[in-house]
Amino acid sequence: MPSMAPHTPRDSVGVALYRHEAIGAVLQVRLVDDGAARLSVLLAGRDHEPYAGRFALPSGPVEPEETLESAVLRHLAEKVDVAGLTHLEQLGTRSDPGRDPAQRTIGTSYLGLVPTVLEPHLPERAAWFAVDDLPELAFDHDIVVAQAVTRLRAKLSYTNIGFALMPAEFTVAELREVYVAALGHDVKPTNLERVLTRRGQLVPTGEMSAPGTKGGRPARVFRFRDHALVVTDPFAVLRPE
Amino acid sequence: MPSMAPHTPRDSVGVALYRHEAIGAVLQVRLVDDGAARLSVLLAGRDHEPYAGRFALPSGPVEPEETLESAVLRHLAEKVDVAGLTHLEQLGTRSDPGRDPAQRTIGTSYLGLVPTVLEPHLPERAAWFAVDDLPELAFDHDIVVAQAVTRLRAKLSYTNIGFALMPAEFTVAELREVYVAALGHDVKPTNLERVLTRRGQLVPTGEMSAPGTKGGRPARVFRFRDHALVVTDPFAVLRPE
DNA sequence: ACAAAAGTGTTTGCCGTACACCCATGG
DNA sequence: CCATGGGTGTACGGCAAACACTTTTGT
Repeated sequence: MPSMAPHTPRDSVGVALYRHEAIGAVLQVRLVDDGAARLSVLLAGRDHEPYAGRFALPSGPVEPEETLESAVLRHLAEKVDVAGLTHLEQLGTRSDPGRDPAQRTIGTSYLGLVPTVLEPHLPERAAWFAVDDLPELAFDHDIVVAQAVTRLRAKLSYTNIGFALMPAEFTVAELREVYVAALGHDVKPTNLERVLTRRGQLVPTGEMSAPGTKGGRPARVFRFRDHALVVTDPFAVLRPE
Repeated sequence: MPSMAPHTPRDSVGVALYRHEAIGAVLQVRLVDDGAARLSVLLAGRDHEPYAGRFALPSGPVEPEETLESAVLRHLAEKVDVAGLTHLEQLGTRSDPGRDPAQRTIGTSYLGLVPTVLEPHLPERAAWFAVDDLPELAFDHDIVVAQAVTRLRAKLSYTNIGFALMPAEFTVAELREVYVAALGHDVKPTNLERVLTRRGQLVPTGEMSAPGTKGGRPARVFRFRDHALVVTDPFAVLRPE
């Protein structure tokens, strides 16, 4: 058995014990000052050490009777209306002994998504930041945000995860704006509609949206067929037909 | 602050502490009795409670100065030659309070891969089992194995992860046998070579393999261009050309 | 000559992108 | 009737699967 350093808590049979925190990276496509839509992440300002003054992802410890998922929901609920969360999935677990300079803490991160129109009430010290224009973050939270963005972008290509970024009903133009902001590159509305329709994910409601004040043809209103994650394009190559 | 039940260890400021274990699902394509190749997983028989007598994935606690990755390598080293591991990646973290009936333990699982020809020495209680013919496993390890297989199958389609299942040099026929076993369905050798060549992953060494005793044209010998994971087919739809 | 195994060429179909053109509305 | 924005049709290129045919070996 290894030497029992006094700063390493162990249980009655000598097994090492650790703090475990759940970390939430909540993303939303939001209109920024200049009217452009940007993929943004919810951050909270820290008022105590370590990293006092910096921004961090919402996070906190796991309680004895709960799972990691309920822990992350509980800590997110302090910063944002959790009822607005349309998707939540685990990203990964970070265990570098030095990731929290104050105390060894293992951390499991989650990706959360909020639809674009929602404007949840935020407490004083919480705010949204565009993911490509972040301040210096506490801990290893910059890496967690990067993982969240990478995961979202990948899943926009082969799942129906767009449902979690959109309100219940929308036009192709609105959908396109969200995809452009989330993916970070241009998207042709024609192709967007065709790809999602072919995959059976985009279904027309039959309704039409009213044209703007400057005219233009009224747009069809769509919704996503499913509101839970579905892999629509399993990219399984080498499979017999 | 919640009530401090005596069975929940906490640190000096009242934060709950947990056992944390690393779990390794090591997969290899192996020849089974009837000469067929099967995707198999390394299991170890348990000799103590809980789940005494059942098989389980190699696992064990994290030590204070190490990461989860070094912990899983350390515990795997007791069952298999870790130098043979050609790939290791994190799968996920399981936190159900009841997943270990003896003691609350959070567990992070890893997928490890070993090339098909290697025959690592195993200790007494360890053995390989075909993944589609498993005994009842301890804890939630059946779910972990399923995650490992799903992850491997997905990555065979869009990454070069085949390198981790193969020896340094091989023929297309040998490569095909491994893909058939790992994917669980037939693969045409023509298409396999074409897909991997188009992606730049399969390169001929210039050597030829000797034909078998029953004749046949000698086969070209190939190797994988890279021996670290590369995403070869980012399946990024909706991207401008 | 024949069997066995490997490699090549060709066909078919689908998917995703781009682009030009047509449609519906407000002013 | 023109500007504005939405929708449709079509063409092109690429990729993957299937399959028939050819090549090279051992017996």
